[in-house]
Amino acid sequence: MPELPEIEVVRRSLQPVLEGALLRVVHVGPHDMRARGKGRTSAGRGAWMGRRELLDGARIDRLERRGKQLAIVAGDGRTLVVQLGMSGQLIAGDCDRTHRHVAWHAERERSRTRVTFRDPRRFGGLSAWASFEAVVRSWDDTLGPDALDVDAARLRLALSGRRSVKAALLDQRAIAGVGNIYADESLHRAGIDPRMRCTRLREDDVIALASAVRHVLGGAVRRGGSTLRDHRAADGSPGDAQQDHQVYGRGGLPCLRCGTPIRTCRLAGRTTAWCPACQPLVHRARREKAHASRGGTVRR
DNA sequence: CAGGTATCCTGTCCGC
DNA sequence: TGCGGACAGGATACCT
Repeated sequence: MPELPEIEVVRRSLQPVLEGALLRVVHVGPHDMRARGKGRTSAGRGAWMGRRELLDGARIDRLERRGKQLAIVAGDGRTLVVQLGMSGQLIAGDCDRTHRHVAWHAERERSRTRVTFRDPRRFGGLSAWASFEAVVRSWDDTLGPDALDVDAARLRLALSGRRSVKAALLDQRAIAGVGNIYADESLHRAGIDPRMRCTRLREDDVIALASAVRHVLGGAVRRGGSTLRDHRAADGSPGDAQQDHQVYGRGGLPCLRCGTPIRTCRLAGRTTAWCPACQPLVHRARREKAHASRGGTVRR
């Protein structure tokens, strides 16, 4: 489900429910969540993640986010980091028994709201930390700058190596928060072919791409995220950022800008869509030169 | 090093 | 209507 905009929408919609509330763990499901790698912990019966790690009895101070990671920070420092993976949801309310993994009561002065972590595919996960500072250290080690405030200078550092620009955008260590949808959308807006090697990107490409990433992600947050299937704000309301999509999911259809059929291929293991006319593989300057030497005939 | 592939899962959709 | 296969917003380990 989620890339940065969807996580941010969940964070904002959950804030009024969780901030200042006292959490009580009221349900732990039978399944372990994915628990690979160092420092990861797991919920589920028989798992090594206890109620204390799940913030039982904690007074919630705030919700933080970096890239696609969401942190629930308690007043005593305990922090639960939530990764939604492909199909994870945080819901203000209950959900079907089959995909419910953890449920809390968020108790406020006069109200009590149920909060549920649901994840059909179980690619998501939870990890427990003793302090938010420890989480930040971990994020600093494993994540690049948050994509919402990436600038050209930091993007230039992220777009290193001989790999394709799309592969670099998907690499969370380079920039945090861009996934398959918004990588393609950002590249379309910036007019860059996703297969372009990072080393061949020029300064004006990087400036255009940094601006496109911020614009596309920021716009998607304002639209409530892309609801293709699962994504919902905590209160259950869907987003409509999918209505802004120019290339994602539009393979074979005419480009909304120029009418050229959108092409697709497999890149960095993901389905990739782009407009071959709006996103030339040859750099703009070289293309214009070639164009001039041919006496003005635009050819592919 | 970069890219491909397999893997973890369930749900959905499409063609036969 | 049923069934197999492909595919899905993510991340990672392993191989080439």
